[in-house]
Amino acid sequence: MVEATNFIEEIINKDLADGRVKAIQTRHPPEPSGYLHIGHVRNIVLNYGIAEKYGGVCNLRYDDTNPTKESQEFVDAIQEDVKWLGYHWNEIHYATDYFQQNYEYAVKLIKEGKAYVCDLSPEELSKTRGTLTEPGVESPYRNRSVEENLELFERMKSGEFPAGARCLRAKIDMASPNMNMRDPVLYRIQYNHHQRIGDDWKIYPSYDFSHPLDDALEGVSHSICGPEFEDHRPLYNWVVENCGTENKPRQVEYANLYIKGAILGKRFIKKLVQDGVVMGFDDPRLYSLRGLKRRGVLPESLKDFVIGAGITKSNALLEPAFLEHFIRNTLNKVSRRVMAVLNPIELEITNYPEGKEEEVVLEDYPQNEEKGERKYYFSKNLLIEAEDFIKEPNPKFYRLYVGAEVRLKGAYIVKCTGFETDDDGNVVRVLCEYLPETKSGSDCTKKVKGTIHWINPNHSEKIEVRLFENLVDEESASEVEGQENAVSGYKINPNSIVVLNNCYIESGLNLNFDERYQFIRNGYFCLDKDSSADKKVFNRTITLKETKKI
RNA sequence: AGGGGUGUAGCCAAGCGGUAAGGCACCAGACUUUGACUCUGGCAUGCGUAGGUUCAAAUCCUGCCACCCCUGCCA
Repeated sequence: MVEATNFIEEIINKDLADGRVKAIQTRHPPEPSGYLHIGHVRNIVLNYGIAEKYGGVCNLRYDDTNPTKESQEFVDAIQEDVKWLGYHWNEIHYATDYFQQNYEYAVKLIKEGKAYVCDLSPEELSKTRGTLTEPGVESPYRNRSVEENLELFERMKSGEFPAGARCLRAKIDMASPNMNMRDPVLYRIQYNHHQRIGDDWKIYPSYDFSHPLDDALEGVSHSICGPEFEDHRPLYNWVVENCGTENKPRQVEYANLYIKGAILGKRFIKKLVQDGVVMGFDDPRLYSLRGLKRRGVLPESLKDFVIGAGITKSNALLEPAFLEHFIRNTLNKVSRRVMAVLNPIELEITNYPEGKEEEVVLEDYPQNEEKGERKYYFSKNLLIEAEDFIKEPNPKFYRLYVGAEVRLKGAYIVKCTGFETDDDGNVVRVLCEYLPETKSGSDCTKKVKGTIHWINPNHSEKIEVRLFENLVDEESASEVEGQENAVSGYKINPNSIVVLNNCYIESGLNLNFDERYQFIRNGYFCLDKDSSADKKVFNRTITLKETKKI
């Protein structure tokens, strides 16, 4: 017996205990109509994860029954993204694989008088469906003979009627309080070219007909889906029962997970891309999986995030800080520590010999057992971060001001003795004296509150750094400062990308795309795809957690 | 004659008749060659609300309220 960690697993355990099912099988059923985003991760983790946990399999099955919204581009992208997340499907199927079988079951329903061809137009059908509080009225075509239905359905299939002229409906109950049971459409006429099956079929099954059937045919034991399908479960069961499939899958619904301010939903992301508001589906400001990946987020964080949020039936609106926690948590363990200055000012060690260079040792991965180390070079003239110095002394500020002592990471403790400004009063150079007995690694016992990073300009490489803010939707925009431009129905922060191009990183690091870097005190970064041999571009994933920052 | 689902702290979330786990955030402190990480302590007399049953209720019952989903030939 597998220990259940959420209500879905409890249901599964019960089904196993009751002998209702012998083995667990799930399916991941995306419609190839867009790129995957963080909102899809919960469904992916659940379907692949549960199959794995119970020693079953999970198939990837594209719900490709609507060619007007789908394309091969999305089919390919979804597979890449699932792989990136680290999941493996057992087999790949397409809803279109089952079209022949779907059709045969439809004929069976017709023969049993459980489905009929309806000649009502979409508008008429909508009118006769009734409302939330009033029952619908039965179609005048509801009681056609089996022979006539069979003939008409056959003619629909062979393309004799224009799209929308007729449809196949289940004969259930026009007075049902559940709208889905008011003689739902099982098949519609559809002439659009399909990315996979071309123009072979003129009739397309609806989701409500094909999904339960495909689940049953494939051997799915538990069909895990979103909350919007809860009302469809009676219909799902109706199809399974009346088609009489041997396997009787059970649909289980969980609730959605949202992030405060996040723009989710395939069609919204698509619009931002189409309108040119963002660079593409992999824009780092998006919550698309590719955007997150380009931003430097690791898939492990995303899985931890959805598991950490829990699996429930109540919709969750999570704070971005909750996601960020898991991103940091993963990155902290694997990121290589390097020194870099994003907004440099000079630091002169006044009592250090001109021209001298001294080797220091820095750790690459302080969190790892194999820490790794590299050499770097200390000298008289260095670069430090502008924000590591303030003009006015402040006992709560642990870094540099005149009179303060800090450690230069991996090197010496220095004492600040003065500073120089330009004509506008901006600090351009900080003056310090180093304390020769305090070299890192020596048995120096002197302790200081602050440690800052530094760069030796003679051993540095110039880089470009991009700082990203997530895009937020209009509703949340009022809570975010600087929301000015209304584009695509969203208010976009004009500072959603800040490009810094006077940044310096240690040279000789052998940078690569797979590695994550922690720029000490500046957060986590990764190399962007725009990088070239002579121009290294870094994207900031997320900042370090800095409480009580002065 | 509407139906279905959900309400536990600022945000998530355990709990399934025996006296409110945990995580995020936040606050205080320790440690620190990253103000990171790590560690310690704090953080709901209260479980949408009003009644009822019970020795005992977040858990059971009844009424009410709020929010989400459903009137595509989308999924």
